[in-house]
Amino acid sequence: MPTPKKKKSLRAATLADVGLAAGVSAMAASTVLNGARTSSRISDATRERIVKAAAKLNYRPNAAARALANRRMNTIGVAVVIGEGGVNHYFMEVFNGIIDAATRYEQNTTVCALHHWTRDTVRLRGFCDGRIDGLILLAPILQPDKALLPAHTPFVSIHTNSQLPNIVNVESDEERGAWEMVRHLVAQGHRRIMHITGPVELLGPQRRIQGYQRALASSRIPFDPLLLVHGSYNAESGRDVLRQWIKKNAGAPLPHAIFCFNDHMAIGCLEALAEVGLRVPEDISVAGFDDLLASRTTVPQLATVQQPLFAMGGKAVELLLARIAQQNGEEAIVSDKTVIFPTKVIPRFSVGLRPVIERLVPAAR
Amino acid sequence: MPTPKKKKSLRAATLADVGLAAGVSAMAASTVLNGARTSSRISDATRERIVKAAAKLNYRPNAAARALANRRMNTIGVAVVIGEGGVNHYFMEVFNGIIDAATRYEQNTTVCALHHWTRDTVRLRGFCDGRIDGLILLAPILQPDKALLPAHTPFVSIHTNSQLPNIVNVESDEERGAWEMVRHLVAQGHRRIMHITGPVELLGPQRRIQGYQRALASSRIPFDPLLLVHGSYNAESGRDVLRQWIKKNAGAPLPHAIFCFNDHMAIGCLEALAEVGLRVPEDISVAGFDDLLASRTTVPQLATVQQPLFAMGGKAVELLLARIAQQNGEEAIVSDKTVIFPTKVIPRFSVGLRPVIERLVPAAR
DNA sequence: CTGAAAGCGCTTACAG
DNA sequence: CTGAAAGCGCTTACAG
Repeated sequence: MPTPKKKKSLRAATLADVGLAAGVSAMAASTVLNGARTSSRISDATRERIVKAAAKLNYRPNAAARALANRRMNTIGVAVVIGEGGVNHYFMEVFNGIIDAATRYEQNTTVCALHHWTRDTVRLRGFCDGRIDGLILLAPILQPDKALLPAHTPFVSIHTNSQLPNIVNVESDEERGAWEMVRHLVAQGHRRIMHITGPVELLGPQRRIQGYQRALASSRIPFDPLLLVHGSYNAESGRDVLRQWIKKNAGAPLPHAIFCFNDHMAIGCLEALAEVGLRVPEDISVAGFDDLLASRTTVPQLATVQQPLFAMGGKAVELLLARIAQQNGEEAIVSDKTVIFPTKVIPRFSVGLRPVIERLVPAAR
Repeated sequence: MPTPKKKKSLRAATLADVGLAAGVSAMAASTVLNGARTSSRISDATRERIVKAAAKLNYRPNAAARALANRRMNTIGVAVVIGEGGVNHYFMEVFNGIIDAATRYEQNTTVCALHHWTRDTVRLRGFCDGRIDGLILLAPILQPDKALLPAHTPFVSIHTNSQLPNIVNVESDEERGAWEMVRHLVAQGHRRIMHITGPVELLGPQRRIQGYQRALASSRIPFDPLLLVHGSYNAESGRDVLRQWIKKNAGAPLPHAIFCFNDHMAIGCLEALAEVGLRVPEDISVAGFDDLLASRTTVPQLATVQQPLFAMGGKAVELLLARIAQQNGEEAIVSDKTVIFPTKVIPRFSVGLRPVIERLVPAAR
């Protein structure tokens, strides 16, 4: 059983404690230590006494009390859907950018992990209870009719799936990225270019398909529906979808190149191609999208389209802080518009020149 | 300029508002809505009136006020060192486990990003100001003499680098993992086994070296210092270190297998080997450690030693919550010991049988 | 069993 | 310029 004295020492020092030790009021201590009411002047001697007392008592302001008085937590939430045991590298890169920027602005970052956007709204709203000042929604599925968040909760989205009015969204120019990659493939001589797409109900896949088709058109290559293959989003899907396509099309002319919805699917394609003895890029070229770390760890390394995910996370923080400031009545330059980051083709060895000799789709082994 | 009325609507409803609307005291509302003092009984009619009023006003308890009254934030911090632009997959997998468990226990997770363990102590201590109830330190470098955290801040470490007394650490059996992997390589016929190690001032590399050497000894393979190569921890290091070794040892007998400190370095080795035309696993086998997602996305997939990072993150949360409960005077079963998780060899195609024909280290191209 | 009051640790508007 | 007081929104010990 702890003695009363011991118990006392378990309590962190408060402003009152510091004031007592320095022979001043808690308010004076607040003025000096937490920078409240900077205009007022406390004599240097007193100030020093207060600072010393605080140091000795190891004083640090209580965040909860401050938040309650200030109506400000200095914490931003990041809402994200996490799959089963789901490591998501896309999330990680954006998240790093968010943490980096938040730290720079002296904001905390806290994660609001969801399993499903529309099913977990209650949970999400539960976060908007004063513990965060605003929210970054990562790749949310927003619905026009119903709000995801309580009114008056400032938020910014990244890669939203719905073009709702009056929301600030950070995204990248996916259509152009896809366009440039396909143009890059064409420049290497490829003409029979397959596109394996992702979930077509989402905006991202749609835009990448558009870029793909626009590039074909501008290269005067007719669009061949047989070369637009539907998958989901992960490596297994890329592998399985290509496997099936190969099985079904044995003997047909082999595509010169495959452009995938993302890096994971492209990696799955590498596997499926290796299985039937096709060499990348000697027999066929492969390209992805996202420029995740994984794209640099394949052999050969994967050509891809880079989105500046780190920078996008940082930008979202800045936009959100402006929105929060605006809501608090502070002057702030607030954007109401979507911010679009450029994408960039990263050439790597998985894309080579078009083979001199045309090949046929091999029979599955 | 907003009218007073409009301004009012910006304020979230409080218990007092709910009480007013339902014709009861704020306290009664607290009892019903936030479950305080469950023993007391409020008539069903009143209860229903309160619940309805709360729903209508969209009431949700203010987290800061609650934290202040309860001395409890229901938030755990995760302190981690983040490199420059640093995507760290190891962190991500542990972090997922932490979020998952924290969510299950209705705790928030907030990230305390540092750049350097010993240099950023002020920053780290700044987090211990009531905004978190306790801290998980991820791979910290603790020093015996000086405490990293303020006294009375409960914490748990994962993969700490220092065997300090009286701290709870979650780790995996790295020595045995390395031992088993080398035994696995020996079982495939390999005898000339290179080990590329990480920063040897850290505990992890030391333990993996020990496991490597113990396995050699138990297989009656003499330890060859030339085959213990020093690197740092990332893919570039693995690639560069092996490149140099190859250049320096052209014409010498090629190792049968390379066992790397971690997956990233092994991936770098795949790259260096591909550069000089060596095939994996036909010419040489390669193994990593960690079983990150990246190990499954290489071609060929990387044999590795799995640490249950997701589970380890979850365990850390449970241990930390017990410590917090204990500090609050609640009864709790609190461990003071290190928790060691088992490791497991994951065989994949990057490890094959020892080549029938011995090869020499090729000249660099 | 119930309500009024005090308190969590801070900040800010308000008298002296 | 300074201090005492009120308030942020909740909870809990304390009288009725």
